[in-house]
Amino acid sequence: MREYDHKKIEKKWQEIWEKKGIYHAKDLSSKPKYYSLIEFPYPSGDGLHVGHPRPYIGMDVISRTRRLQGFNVLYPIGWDAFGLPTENYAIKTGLDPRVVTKKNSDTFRRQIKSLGISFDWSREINTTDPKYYKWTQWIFLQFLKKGLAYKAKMTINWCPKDKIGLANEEVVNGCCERCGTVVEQREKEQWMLAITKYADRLYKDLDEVDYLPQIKLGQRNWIWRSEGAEIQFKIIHPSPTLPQEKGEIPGYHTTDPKNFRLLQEKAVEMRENPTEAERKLWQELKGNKNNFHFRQQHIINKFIVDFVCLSKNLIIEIDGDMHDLQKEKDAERSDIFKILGFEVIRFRNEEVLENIDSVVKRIIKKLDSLNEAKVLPLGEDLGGVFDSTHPLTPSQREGEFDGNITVFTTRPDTIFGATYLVLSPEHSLVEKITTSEQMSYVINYVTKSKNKNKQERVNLEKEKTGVFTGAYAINPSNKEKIPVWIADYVLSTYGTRAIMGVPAHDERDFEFAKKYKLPIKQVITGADLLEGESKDFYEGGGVLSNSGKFDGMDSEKAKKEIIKFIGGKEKVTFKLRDWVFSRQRYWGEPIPVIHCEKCGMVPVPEKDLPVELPKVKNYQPTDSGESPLVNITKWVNVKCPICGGKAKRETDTMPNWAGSSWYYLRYADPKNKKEFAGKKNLKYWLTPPPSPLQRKGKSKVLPFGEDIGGVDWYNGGNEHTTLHLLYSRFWHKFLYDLKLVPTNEPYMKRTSHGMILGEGGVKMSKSLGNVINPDDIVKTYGADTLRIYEMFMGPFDQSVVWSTESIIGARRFIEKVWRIGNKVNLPPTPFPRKGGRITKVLPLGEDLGEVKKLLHKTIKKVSEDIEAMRFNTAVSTLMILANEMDRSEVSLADYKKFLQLLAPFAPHITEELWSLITSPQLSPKGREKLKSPPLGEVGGGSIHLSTWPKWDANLIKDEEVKIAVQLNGKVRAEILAQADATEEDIKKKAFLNESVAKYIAGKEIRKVIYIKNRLMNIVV
RNA sequence: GCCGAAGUGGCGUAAUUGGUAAACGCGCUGCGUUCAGGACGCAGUGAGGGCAACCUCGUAAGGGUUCAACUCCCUUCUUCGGCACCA
Repeated sequence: MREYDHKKIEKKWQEIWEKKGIYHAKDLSSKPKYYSLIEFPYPSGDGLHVGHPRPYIGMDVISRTRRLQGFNVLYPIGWDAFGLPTENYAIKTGLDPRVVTKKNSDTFRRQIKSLGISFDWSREINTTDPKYYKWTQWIFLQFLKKGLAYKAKMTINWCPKDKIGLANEEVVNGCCERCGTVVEQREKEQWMLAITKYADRLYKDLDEVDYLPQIKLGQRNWIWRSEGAEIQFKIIHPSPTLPQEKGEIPGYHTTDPKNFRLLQEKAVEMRENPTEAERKLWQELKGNKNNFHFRQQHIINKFIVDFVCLSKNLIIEIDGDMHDLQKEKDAERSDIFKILGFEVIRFRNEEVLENIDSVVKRIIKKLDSLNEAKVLPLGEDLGGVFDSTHPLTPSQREGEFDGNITVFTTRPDTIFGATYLVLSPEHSLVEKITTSEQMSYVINYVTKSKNKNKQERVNLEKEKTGVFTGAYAINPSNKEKIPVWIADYVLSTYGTRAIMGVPAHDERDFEFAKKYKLPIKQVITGADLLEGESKDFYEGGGVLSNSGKFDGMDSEKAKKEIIKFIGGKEKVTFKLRDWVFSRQRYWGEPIPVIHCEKCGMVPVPEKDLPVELPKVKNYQPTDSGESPLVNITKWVNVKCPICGGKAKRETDTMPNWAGSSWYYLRYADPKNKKEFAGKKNLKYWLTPPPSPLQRKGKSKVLPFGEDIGGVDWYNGGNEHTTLHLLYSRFWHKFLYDLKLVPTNEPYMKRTSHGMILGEGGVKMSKSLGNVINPDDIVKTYGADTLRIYEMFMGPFDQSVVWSTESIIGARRFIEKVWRIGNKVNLPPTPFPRKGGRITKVLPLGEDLGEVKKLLHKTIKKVSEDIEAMRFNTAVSTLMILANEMDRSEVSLADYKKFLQLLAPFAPHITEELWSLITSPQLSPKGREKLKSPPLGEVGGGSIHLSTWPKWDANLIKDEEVKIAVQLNGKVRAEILAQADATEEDIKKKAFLNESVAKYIAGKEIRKVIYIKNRLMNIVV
């Protein structure tokens, strides 16, 4: 009796497979191709835990099955190795991230290889390999060429702990996705990728692909496409009014004309009667004494400040008894100065009187540290304050002020019910339209809103707030005069940052209108409202009323008509924003751009790629938020590729989404030195081959660049279904437009797997100490057992809690398979089992029928289950068959088919048994002596290169079936009958049945329901 | 708040899509084999009642549709995901 020694068997076959390269995909083979893909792992320092391999095993089952079905399968792997954990580790230890990455991926590789996954290791890639990121940089240059990569000053989400800028999508509830620190806003020059240019296609083409519904939903939610209209509202009280007589007011004034006139007199008076301290300081500051020009008692907004240097926007204030009134409003005053871009230094009277030298020194020092400020021309002194922090792309800006405010709405049909307008506090026209009476309230409100963090602002529990601007607009539908408000419930990142308030038909507007007592006007009567039902606000469609000539029209139809009537513009708006593509970090792909003093920004010539990441001593990001690369002067200082003059390299690097946005393309041609991947290979691997298993029956070979297709099946984690997928779809479509890839979409089919959780149903993590290392499991139970268990433990797409206790079941199953092998392998004579029992021996041929039947049912069920990723029930079906084979006599041919069904799940033991039973000319002993036993069947090959068994439909049919007999829906008996027996036959049999007879005795039979081959229900 | 998925033995879960609820596995109980052990074998294992054949109840709770409901509909509760003022 041969013992099952998993260690020996698994090691042996892994070596043989590798040596023979049986899992290598063949480029341009005449066989139909199949491309199955998993998300390539990030090789972390913790090594693999048992959760990692679940998707690899799942797709391995798919890939192995496809090979047996005759496909040339590409199932590749690589390392997504740029990223923060490695960089943080480098910062902590001072080790080169390259060394750390190598070490980590070596561990991952060893661990993954020990599981017998059929990856094509000859195509292994690594995003941190210059040979790889050369092409990441190359693709970036194509974006740059087409104007889709650009630099913009942006308010970015800044994580003070990780010291990097975060993309919007990396901010979760106002906190950094990875470390949980509250995110700050900072203004920075950033590289951007114009993903918004592809928003519509990214949205619409989802119809073409086979993704799980929730994945499509995630994509759609992120892009958020709204069809609506842009409508202009005329403002009838634009402010400030320009002064009537030019020249009356000096050009350096810093308030609107109305305030200027009011305050001018007072300022003159104050200038004439300074305090002692003011007089003393003015002696030091006046007349460009320190190369800076100061003004005294100057009007700014609605305040008079003591001294101001307008070229540096610095205000000097001396606190004395003079300004009691203003002192009370200090907070408001400072806020307003801040928003206007002024810095304020305050001194006490005594300081000036007693130590004037130190006061002057401090002022000069401050002045030196400040940048030159632009003296604003008349009438524009308050404008544009918010523009620099504008998060929208230029095309989405509100435009120059021409007396109109543009709003975006999806409900133009409700415009007759618009009773006010609301601007977001960030709207660039806020100051232009605000009347001077309201100016200080508005600035106050805007300042407060800006100081709220995103979370506070989005907090829905809180009451909406707002402030009236003093201005009015004309509703273009009915020419009514409606007030214009500012409120931070209007988002600064969507639409035109201005909305029309329709309280009767929008819940948010309703809330706001109620609070500020704004009129509520019903213009739609709901068609789906029940008779007599009324709601304070109604958001559905219906019939228009109070809408002039549109009264009685259906709201859907009215939308277009009204847009025409009021001169609006149909418009599709997206939530999706352009992608912030720079990181001020070391461990990423350098952005291949050079800044020349003369020529400006110059792309690195393609022949100079890759721009290799230089080695540095210190990986710490700088506090100023610049990349550690800025300090590597040798690397930074280069000659301009155009003029040869002095130039500097870009020091920003790419985010870690970059390398993973196109890696699946590289697998098609991983060693190509001339292109990111050759067109022939891409076409072979990405477009559907003419094969029977093809989807949608599209078998025609289409010319390059016109194909549907992509990776056949891509499985990955739920956490990546939105962003990674969106980004790589964007890159792919861009490359498609350049005719560099043959298909419009990168992935034809996308599924996701559930996580394996540690004890207590929580994520496995080092800090919780609940990590299970697959090495230990493989050592004790074997890779096959681990694989079977991971497939068996629960539905593949659901999270499951790991239980080492339960693995034993999978191991027992594997051993049972082994035991049956021993039985089958020998001539049909009584064979002593371990434990002394004797296998039931049947005359050859007899009873084999039952096993055969079950086998064919199993072939069908397992084949179907694998396609639907129901691996758990596939395994349980195999267990049922094994139990039956263990009990009965089994023919060699049937056992072989069973092994083939099991092979995708347990590749080692099946290969071993396959090799043992299929070379009968060699005794087991003889085989063992061979260093490298012959692969597979006599004259054949490995079980993994054999042919997937087919089921015989005739054998699946049962000749005799059990039929349940119910009385009034309760099962009272079970009868055996010929399959396909008529209802009459069954009825006769049922009525003869003892217990049935008992129940129907003396009762009237009202109805008999018969479900063929299943049950009969007798109603009495 | 909105949307989605789910809730079944002590545990992981299954159920031909409206047709015998609990397959398969873990655990547990008994017996067997063994000097012993269990990663062995056999049998049992939803709850309650009965010596038994059998009977009653049972898929989060309640109600409904149906000859028949884990499955469909309504209400409520719980859990987990996603979105979260996107006009």
